[in-house]
Amino acid sequence: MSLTMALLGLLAAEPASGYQLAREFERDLGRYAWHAGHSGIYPELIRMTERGLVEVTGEGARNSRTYAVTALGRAELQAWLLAPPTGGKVRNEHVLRVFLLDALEPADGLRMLRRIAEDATCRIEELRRIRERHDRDVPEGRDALGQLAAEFGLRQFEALHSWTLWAAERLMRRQEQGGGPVSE
Amino acid sequence: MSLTMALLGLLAAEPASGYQLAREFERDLGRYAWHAGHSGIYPELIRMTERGLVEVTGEGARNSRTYAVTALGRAELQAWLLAPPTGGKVRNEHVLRVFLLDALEPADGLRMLRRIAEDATCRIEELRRIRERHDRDVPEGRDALGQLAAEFGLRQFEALHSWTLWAAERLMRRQEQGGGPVSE
DNA sequence: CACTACATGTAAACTGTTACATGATTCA
DNA sequence: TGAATCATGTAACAGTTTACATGTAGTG
Repeated sequence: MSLTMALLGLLAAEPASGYQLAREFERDLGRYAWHAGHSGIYPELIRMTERGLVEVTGEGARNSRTYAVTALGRAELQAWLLAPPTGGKVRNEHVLRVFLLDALEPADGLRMLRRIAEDATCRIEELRRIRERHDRDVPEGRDALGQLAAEFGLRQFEALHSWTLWAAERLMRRQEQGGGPVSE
Repeated sequence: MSLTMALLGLLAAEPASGYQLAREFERDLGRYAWHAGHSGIYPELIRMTERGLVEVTGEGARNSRTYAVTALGRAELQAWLLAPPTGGKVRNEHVLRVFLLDALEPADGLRMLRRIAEDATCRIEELRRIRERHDRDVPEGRDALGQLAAEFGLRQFEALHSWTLWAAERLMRRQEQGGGPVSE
C-alpha cells in the first residue's frame, strides 16, 4: 500500500522509468520516509498499470518505459493523503540503535553518541548547502519533493544532534554518581 | 534481525514476559523506532531461546514466562550496536505522507499541515510532562529507555512542528505567485 | 574491446501482519 | 457469572530482500 503511494507520489511530480524511481528512493524518500529496491518497484509498477493507476507514456533507449500517473492514480493518492492517519507502522534501524544505548558500557555508549553526532553534523552541513541551492533557483517537479525532504531532514538531524548532546551529558552524570551502570 | 535486537535491548534493561514486551512496543519503541505485535514477539522469543540469546528465568501466574538476556545475548547486542551502521532501512508512513504533500491541492495541503502541526503540539506537551516526571525521580531499568525515547521524541516533534510552519509558508508563497500548482 | 552505467526482470527466502484460537485470573 | 485483562500461541497471507539472470548503450 505505502509503496504504491510512494510511487504514485513520485510519478505525480514527474513521469519516470522504474530505474529512475529506484534511484529516487536511494535519495530523499528512501533516507527518511520509505525504502524500496528495484526488485520491488518493477513488479509493483506492473500491478499498478493493471489497476489503471499509472500508464506507460513512452519507451526509450535500452527498453526503458516511462510511467505517468493517470487521473485515477492521482485521485487514489489524494484520497490516501487526506484519509485519517491509520496507526502508521514505524521501522527505523538507526533510531532503534540509539534507543538501546543503555545496553552498552558507558564508555562505548559515549563513543557511539560521538559517532552519531559527527555523522549528523556532516549531514546538516550537506543539507544546508542543498538549501542554499534551492534558495537560488526555486525547485519544480521532483526537486520540489527534494526540497521538502531537505528541510525536513535538516530539522531532524538538528534534533538528533541536540539529543546526542543531552544523552552524552546524561551518561556522564550517571558515571559520576552511581557506580555499576549496565552489566549484571 | 532488528526485532531480535529490539527484544534483546528491552530485556537487557529488565527481564520481562512476552506480554509485557508487546506492551512496551506499543509505548516508546513502537512509536519511534520499531513496531512489532505480539504475534511476532512470541515466536521470536522461542527462536532466541533456542539460540541461547535469552532464557526463561521464571514462570508466573496465567502461564506467563519471564525471559532474561544471557551473557551471549548481551554480547550479541553490544556487537550489533557497535557494528558499522549498515544502511538501515527506513519505513515511516507518517513521513511518507508528509513528503507527498505537493500532490495535493494547496488548500488541502494546508489543511493537512495544520492537522499535523496540531498533533505535534499535543505530543510535545505530553512529552514535556513526561520529562518533568523524569526530572523528579531519576528513572531506572526500562524507564531509562523511556527517558531516552521521550527526549528523542520531544526534539523530533519540535522539528516536525517547525517543518510544518516552513512548509505552510512555502505553500502560501507558491499560491500567491504561480497560479496552477499541481493538477495537470 | 573492456568496463561502467543503464534498464528490467524472476524465484526463493525471509519477515511481518491479520485473523483465528485458547485458556487463566481478577473484579464487580 | 459475565466482562475485562492477562497471557500465549498458530496458520495463512502479504510484503520485502537477496541472489540470480539478462541484455543495451556509452566511454576510454
